[in-house]
Amino acid sequence: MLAKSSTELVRQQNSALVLSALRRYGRMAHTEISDATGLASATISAITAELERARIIEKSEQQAATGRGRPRVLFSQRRGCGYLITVIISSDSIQYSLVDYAGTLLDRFTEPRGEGSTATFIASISAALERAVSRSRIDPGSVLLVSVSSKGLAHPSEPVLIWSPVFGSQPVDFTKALHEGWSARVILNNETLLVASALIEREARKPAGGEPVLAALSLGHSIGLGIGRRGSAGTPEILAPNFGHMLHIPNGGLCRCGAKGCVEAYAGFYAILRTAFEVPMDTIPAKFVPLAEIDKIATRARQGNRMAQLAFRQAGVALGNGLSRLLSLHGHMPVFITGPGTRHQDLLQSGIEEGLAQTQVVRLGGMPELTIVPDEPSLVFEGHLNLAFSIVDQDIILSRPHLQAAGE
Amino acid sequence: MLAKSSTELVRQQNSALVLSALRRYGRMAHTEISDATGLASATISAITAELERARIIEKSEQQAATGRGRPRVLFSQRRGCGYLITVIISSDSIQYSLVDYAGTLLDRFTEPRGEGSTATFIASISAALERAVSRSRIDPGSVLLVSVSSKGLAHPSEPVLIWSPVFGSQPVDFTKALHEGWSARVILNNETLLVASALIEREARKPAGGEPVLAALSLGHSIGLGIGRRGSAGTPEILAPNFGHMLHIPNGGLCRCGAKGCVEAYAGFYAILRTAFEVPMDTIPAKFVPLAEIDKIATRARQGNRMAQLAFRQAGVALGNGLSRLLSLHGHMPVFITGPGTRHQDLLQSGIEEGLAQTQVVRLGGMPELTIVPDEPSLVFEGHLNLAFSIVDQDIILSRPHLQAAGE
DNA sequence: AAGCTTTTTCTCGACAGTCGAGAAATTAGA
DNA sequence: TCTAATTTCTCGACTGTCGAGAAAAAGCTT
Repeated sequence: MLAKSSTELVRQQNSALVLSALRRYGRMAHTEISDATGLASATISAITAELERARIIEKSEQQAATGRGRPRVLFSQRRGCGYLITVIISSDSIQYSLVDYAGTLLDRFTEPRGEGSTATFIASISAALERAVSRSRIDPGSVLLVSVSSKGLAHPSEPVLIWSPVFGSQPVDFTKALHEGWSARVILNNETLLVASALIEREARKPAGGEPVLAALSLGHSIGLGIGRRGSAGTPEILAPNFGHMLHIPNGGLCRCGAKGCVEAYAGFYAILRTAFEVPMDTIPAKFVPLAEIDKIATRARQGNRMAQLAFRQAGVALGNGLSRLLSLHGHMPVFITGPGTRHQDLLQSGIEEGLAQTQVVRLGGMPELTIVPDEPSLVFEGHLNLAFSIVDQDIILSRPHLQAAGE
Repeated sequence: MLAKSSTELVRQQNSALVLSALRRYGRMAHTEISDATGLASATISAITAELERARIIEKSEQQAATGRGRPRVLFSQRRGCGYLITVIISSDSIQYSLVDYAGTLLDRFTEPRGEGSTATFIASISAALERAVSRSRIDPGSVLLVSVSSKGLAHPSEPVLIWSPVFGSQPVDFTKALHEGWSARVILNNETLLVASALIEREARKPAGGEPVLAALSLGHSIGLGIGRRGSAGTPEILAPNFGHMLHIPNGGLCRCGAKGCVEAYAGFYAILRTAFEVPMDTIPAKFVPLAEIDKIATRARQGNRMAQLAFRQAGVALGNGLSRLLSLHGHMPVFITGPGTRHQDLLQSGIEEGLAQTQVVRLGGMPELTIVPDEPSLVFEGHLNLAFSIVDQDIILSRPHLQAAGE
């Protein structure tokens, strides 16, 4: 059934629009907001007045002197309105970042990721979150959202890790990472989903409009994939399919997940290692392969070593076949490749292209555009901010059913 | 960027909501519409009055005597408001149906599908459309939409067939099927997409809410797949990925599409025939296999013939592997199997399950629910009506920017 | 047959929101 | 000091939804 609409919803939608414009362009004047959103000047007055009363945005101090005329008043998010903590979990460490409502980074620290059960893992995160707020003397109650990312499979709605490289199918529930006094919501997303989110936003900022749909492929110890799409309603739609553990070859090489023949079991770092050293394909793969090890194999491959070359070629074909299946099931789209594996793109490229070439979608639609974007960490952080702030802004607007005209 | 909203859009949205309720439940009273939509009674008065003035809906003659109280006035679509023609293209024939705005079937006829170029094909459709309106003495200008379905790959926005079993990658443009005097829009959708649309609507009508996401798999000479999803906004989102020509086995059996190793090259009727008769896998497959031929092979398989059994098993595994990839890339969802191939589900079942079982998604989420829905033609027609009327209703509302209070 | 009850439809005024036009504010330059 | 330019603010018109209650129209009761 469709949803009903009302005049109040109109205001909500348009308030969200104003906040999102402020996110995208940062610090805007009345008229700029009007131009960017398409709303009438009078409407901007009403909305900004309301948001200002609610102490969500504020008139910024420094106003650019823009020649003659009445000086423009710039609006921006009120920093103290709330805070956001991003938690980026990687295989060997965890990075914490504290960000204020205006999007500026206040604090950042990285901790090694300890061994142990999921309970001790959650406890260490919990402690780090406490540390983050106390170091910056912030009231835990003013943390609006904790945004967590990890490799692996996240529950579609709850912040629960359903499968991860480290804990396997043992679920990890991040709601438990918050002590009392924390009213924040917790969200969990796959790391490559955030990359896709960042890329789709970058594309959206391009003047020409940019690609409205794309895939992000992350190459590393594990293989991640995110799909981003700019929906008709304007809200980007982002998902992280289980690409790395999609079936590549029936009854193929043993994968870390326990299944056989996953893409990752051919294209992940451990798979490259396994093939290069001619270890049997049913061997339980290494928990963690140092990047230097892969670099060594790559060097050998570039020097002409056959098994090393085969290892990368096999990885490339697995990725190419997988991408061809992606295009078959999600339609044609450009692919952005990121992650540490991109350093060896020269060794993977031909395999990827070969793996893609055979299928009907590629024969009809042509080879998809492949773009290398090496700096994955910035993409991940950018994705965190995009997604987190869109949720925070939405929450703030919804939680304030009537920002009444409460006089001074 | 998000979209801006306005009070006028609110009315549009709510008018659409009223029309869609009328579609779903047919012939409703004022209070019923109010209950179904959640809109206030006064709003229903305003909207129905407007739609009635615009001659889109009308108060129906027969009003059910419902005991005491003021008798209810039932609203329904005004039949003469416009017409819809559905064109269902199958491998050997084309079925035309003429439907009025209230959804009642006025005329239906089927024509054999001739040989020849795309031009003569379009010409024959064009002639049949003329015949449909003239037979029922309808002004071609009052045909609002021609909804065409076919197997194969449709262009995402234009009514152009990009690839089809019969014409291959020779594009077929259905806009050319309309003579002058026709102002109708033409839409083209993959046949199994319509099946998915019908199923998602059936699920939506279930009181408990039903599955919000599902896949429809059509087994026949070719393999079709549609995915239906009830989006958060209420509008169902339906897509038809290129499942049949997704890569199953690299460098595998030759497919009708010219590529090698497609799912269809293992699970389509011609593939079953090819394997059962031990024809080499690189043989150009038969253009058309009579259903009776497949039934014969099935009988032999049930009698114990090894090659016949293998043929069905191989088809099952191809489908199972393909579905496992579908679940990997689109998330877990129930699968509804339809089409003529469902008669031999007993021979396919174990292969499908085997093909599904290996992957991580299935190991984590369990075997997806497989439901057999034999009657494909009704599903296709139902899907046509759902999709076509939602477009027609939308068009009608948008084309009437101000249904002004024009007095009598 | 008149009056009562019940149920539905219709109408009115209050309220929320957007928009265009023009007034008010404020600065740079003549 | 005055004027032009530019931005912000304010007002009234318009569109929309909603709740309450009036009006309508039937069956039931006496």
